[in-house]
Amino acid sequence: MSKRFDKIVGTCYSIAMKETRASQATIDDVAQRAKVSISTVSRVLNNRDRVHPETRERILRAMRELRYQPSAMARGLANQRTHTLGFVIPTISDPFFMEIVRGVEDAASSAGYSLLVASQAQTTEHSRYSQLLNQRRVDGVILVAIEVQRYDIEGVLQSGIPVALIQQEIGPGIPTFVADNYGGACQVTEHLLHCGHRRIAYISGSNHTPDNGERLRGVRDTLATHGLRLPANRIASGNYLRGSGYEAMTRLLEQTELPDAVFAANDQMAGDALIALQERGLRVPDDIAVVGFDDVPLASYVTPPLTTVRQPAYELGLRAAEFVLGALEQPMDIERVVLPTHLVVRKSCGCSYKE
Amino acid sequence: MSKRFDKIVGTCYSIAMKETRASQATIDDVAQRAKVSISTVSRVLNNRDRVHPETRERILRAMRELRYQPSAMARGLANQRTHTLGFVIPTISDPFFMEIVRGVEDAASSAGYSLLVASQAQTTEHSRYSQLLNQRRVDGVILVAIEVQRYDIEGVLQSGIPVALIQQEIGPGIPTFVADNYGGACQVTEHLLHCGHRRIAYISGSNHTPDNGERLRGVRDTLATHGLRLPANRIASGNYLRGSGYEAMTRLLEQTELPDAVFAANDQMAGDALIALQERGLRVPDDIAVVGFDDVPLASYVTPPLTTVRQPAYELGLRAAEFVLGALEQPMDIERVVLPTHLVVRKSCGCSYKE
DNA sequence: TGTTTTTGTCAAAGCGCTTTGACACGTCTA
DNA sequence: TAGACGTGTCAAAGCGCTTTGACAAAAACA
Repeated sequence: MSKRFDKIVGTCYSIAMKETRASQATIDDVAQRAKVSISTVSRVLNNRDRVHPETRERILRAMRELRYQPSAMARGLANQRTHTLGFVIPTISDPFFMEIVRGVEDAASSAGYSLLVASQAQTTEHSRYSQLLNQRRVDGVILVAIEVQRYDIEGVLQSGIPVALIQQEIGPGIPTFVADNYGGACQVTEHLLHCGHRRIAYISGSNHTPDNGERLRGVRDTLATHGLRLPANRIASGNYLRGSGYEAMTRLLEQTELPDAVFAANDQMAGDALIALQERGLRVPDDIAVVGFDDVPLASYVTPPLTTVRQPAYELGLRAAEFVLGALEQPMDIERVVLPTHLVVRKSCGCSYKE
Repeated sequence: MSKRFDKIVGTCYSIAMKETRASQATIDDVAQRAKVSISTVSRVLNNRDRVHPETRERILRAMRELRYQPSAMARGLANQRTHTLGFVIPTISDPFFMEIVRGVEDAASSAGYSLLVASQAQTTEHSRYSQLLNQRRVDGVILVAIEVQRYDIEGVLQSGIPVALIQQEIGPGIPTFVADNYGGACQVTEHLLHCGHRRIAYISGSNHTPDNGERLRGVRDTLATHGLRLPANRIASGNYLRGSGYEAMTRLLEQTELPDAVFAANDQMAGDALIALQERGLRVPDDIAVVGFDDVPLASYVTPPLTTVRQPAYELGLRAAEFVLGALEQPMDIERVVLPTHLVVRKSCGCSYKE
């Protein structure tokens, strides 16, 4: 009919079409061919109840012959399950997020779920994720580093739709999966101090994100335990994105007293910093050491290779997705999972260790 | 009932719930509240036909008050449209593919479509994409660098479901969106020759991919026009993935006669090659020049920054998605779009140009 | 042998929406 | 003023599936 049919009119395929479209077989076709009612077909489809072995065999054969595949929508409508998970990220082109997606996808697809990916950038008025939920396009949703209203999420939670937050915290009562940002920052700062650096500067990520806050706190606390401070003029703000580390580094270099080490809140910005330093003829790590956070592929390709903190991105995604999938089956206690990060020592810190 | 209700039993939220769950309003609720029939509600929902302005206002108000959002599945079932596009890639963690996703997402979401992402890795028996199609989860599908059977695709095409291939060709009659791999390879090879290099080696991508074939052909042809050859021992095979360039470069360095320039089929492998060279104390570009392909972010962060060929990845995704979306509305002629690539000269080629 | 239980099947209702044909109005034409 | 339209609305059928209550037929019991 309509659209589809229009396409065919006027071409010589009209006849061939009818056969080709066999793939559109419905449960009724199967039932008819197997000479049973559709309820019986449905029963074998779902392995429910008892069906006479012979009947089952007949039905399965009919399905095969018709290449029958049940319509996901019809099924979804009937049992209110889409078998799809929503995945929302601020921007899709960040290698760190990509690792998370991989984890989520693995978990989802091995449970027979599909992934609906939305990058928040495209948001109009309503937030994208609540749209996905309200239109019942997804059974559950995973939000990565997305700023959400506590109120919204609580509403969603109470409606019984599972949600998980990754790399974003808005307090207790909400399932959260984060890396140990604080611990990682402490480790790497400690390491810098151990290498003999004293004037440590920090290139921050987006100011309002909790992970940036945690990392900053880690630096501060660690310096404090060594009787050192992180003065305001040794903090330059970036936004995690490409290029922002360059500007931040430039600003730090305008200070009268240069830092002897720079901790960038992610590898991307550390890479930028490296470029800024190189342009000014400063050697890393001899003149100034640089360390990052995340351990994305880039980190090991720059010169010198970056000492950084590895985040278990893949596992973060996997765990969050598994939680959501589990919560779909049965009520689960709210979780707050903090996965450990760990220091990856390469060349940019200027220490002599081989790990 | 069932699952959802179970979750609530035993908590003190039971009562609050009833109200909170208001978000589950259906079209009937709206109709009742606005004191009209559901068909009228449907009519304003779809801006169809004429509805008395007053009635429309009343209905819109009811929708707002109930926070009504139509169920995507019910809608889909009724008009056989999911408003979802399938996007299939071999692996999700490749920065080049990410750019393509961005393009696809932009096109899809600005047309009100969602994106179902599947990485082929998770495939079981049936190919993932045909599953998406057969279960009618998606209205159309975009396949990136996926090996597909010509027969399959033709079947799909005839059924009227739009498909587009990106960076993969299986002959005419199938909508295809590719970058000018051949042209790019010619350009960069020409450039290397221009820089004075003569013994050019090639680190190949996955052998069976058409893009690798095109690039190789570009190198060969260009060398030929200059009376040069690409002997078999100057081709080292990689697979585009991380690390494979390192091994390939290592093999090239085992030759008695070293190349004076290496063209890696993508930036990732070029980056690997850089590391291999550096480890052996060879200077780039002085001892050996290195160039890549793609122009992913990595390219500008390595030392020296890579001369490479930029692929219009974002646009590839955008165009392919727009084609599919267009074909959804009205029959479209099969397209084969080749987008131009262009040379990005940086430091690794050893020329003195500033672009 | 008659009665209960189990097994296999079916018809029908429902999931939340779209679409269509019918119909009751009011308005215009002859 | 009767008939022809145009407008706004509704009831009902249908999209492809799941689920349930009913019901024969076969198997088990007494």
